[in-house]
Amino acid sequence: MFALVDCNNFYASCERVFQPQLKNKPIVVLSNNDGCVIARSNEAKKCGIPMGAPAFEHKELFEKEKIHVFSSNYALYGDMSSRVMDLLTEFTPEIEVYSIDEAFLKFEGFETHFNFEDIGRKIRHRIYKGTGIPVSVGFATTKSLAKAANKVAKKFPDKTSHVYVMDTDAKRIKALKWLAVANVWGIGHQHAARLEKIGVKSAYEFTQLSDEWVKKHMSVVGLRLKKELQGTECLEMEIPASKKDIATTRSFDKNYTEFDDLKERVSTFAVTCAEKLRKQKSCANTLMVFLHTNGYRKDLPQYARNYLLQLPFPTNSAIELSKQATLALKKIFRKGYAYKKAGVIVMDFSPENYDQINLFNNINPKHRKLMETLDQLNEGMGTHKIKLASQDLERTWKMRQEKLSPRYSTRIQEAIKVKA
DNA sequence: TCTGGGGTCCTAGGACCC
DNA sequence: TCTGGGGTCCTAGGACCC
Repeated sequence: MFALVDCNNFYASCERVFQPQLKNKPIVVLSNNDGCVIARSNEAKKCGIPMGAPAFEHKELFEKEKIHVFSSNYALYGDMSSRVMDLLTEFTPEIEVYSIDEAFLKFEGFETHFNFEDIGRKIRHRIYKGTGIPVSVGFATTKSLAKAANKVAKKFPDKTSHVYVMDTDAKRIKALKWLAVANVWGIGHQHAARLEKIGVKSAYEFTQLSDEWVKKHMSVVGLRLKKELQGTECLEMEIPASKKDIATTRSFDKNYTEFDDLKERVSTFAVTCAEKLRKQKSCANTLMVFLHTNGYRKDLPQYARNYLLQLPFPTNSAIELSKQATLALKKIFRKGYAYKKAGVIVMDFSPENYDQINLFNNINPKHRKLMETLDQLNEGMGTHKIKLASQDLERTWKMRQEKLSPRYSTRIQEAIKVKA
């Protein structure tokens, strides 16, 4: 049996934990730069705020409905997430953290001895008591079905109390007939549109298509999904692997036109990539820089380029990556455009302590010590106290975060105060 | 005025090999 | 007019996820 445990409206719930007076009040959480709505409490959903809605278009609705608006606070959500995941390991050693707010659990050999309804209720209770976050739990015999079961648990709280066990074929079929094909895990916009065109509306109807059709139009990924929905296990629990790509990209709060401004941004992104690389003890062999103008501004000239370069040797040095990223930026920067977004992506990793034989170039051994020291200092002092000269010109760049909540759970100065 | 960020997997087609 | 067969590796692009 697989369980999918999913935190309800996770970011909104995290904010509510520390402001319990917001219980039953509508809450939304915005993306970086306070751009779009990326999380909504149930009450906010009822007010008709769509997922991904640009904040500026809904300002009036926010006011009218007295919606509590938050900038995203990833320090808080990340910490709350690891608390939730820690508690989940009490129920089974087999856990796959699938995203910041979801995990698969596997229960093997328990089938005849355990009452999964009961386990589900215990999980909910434990997580709520331990973190204040409400979760929904779906049980089924494959991961894809567990995802579907979770949707049932979430959609019918009155009937399920947020726990649904899909343990018979009758329940499976009933759930799949209810589940719209567009809401199936693994079916996105494109496939949903194609399926609806041929008259397939429910997940159940999808499972009735021929293997050949599914394979032809949706590749083996679609075929695996079909089997999974029929109850044949095709997707295993995954062990966390090191990342294969690492990206640091941002939209800017305003348009940038000058090379030096872009250079400062790109250099900083490279430094962050280097830090992420060191955290997983990898070195990158390839680096890409991209930049583009604001695609929504049809009135302005548009420009978008990326530049991919092979690094002279595998590295996770902030100095080297910053230097190479600046070189790449020089190749694609054109004057006369208003840039809105840029990013650095590093790829093609090798292990940190694997010294490739390279006759002419290799990492400057001084960088290694320097990076270690940098990591230690930044860890002790809070992020990014120590920077490269190329990062700070005259100005410090800021994200727009007008509604940021405190980092209650990770900064002692920002912890919640309880009156005696 | 304002519209997020960071990942994974699969396939088709081209280049190249013997 | 006709011009083999069977591989591998790489890349770009498309699809998906949260």
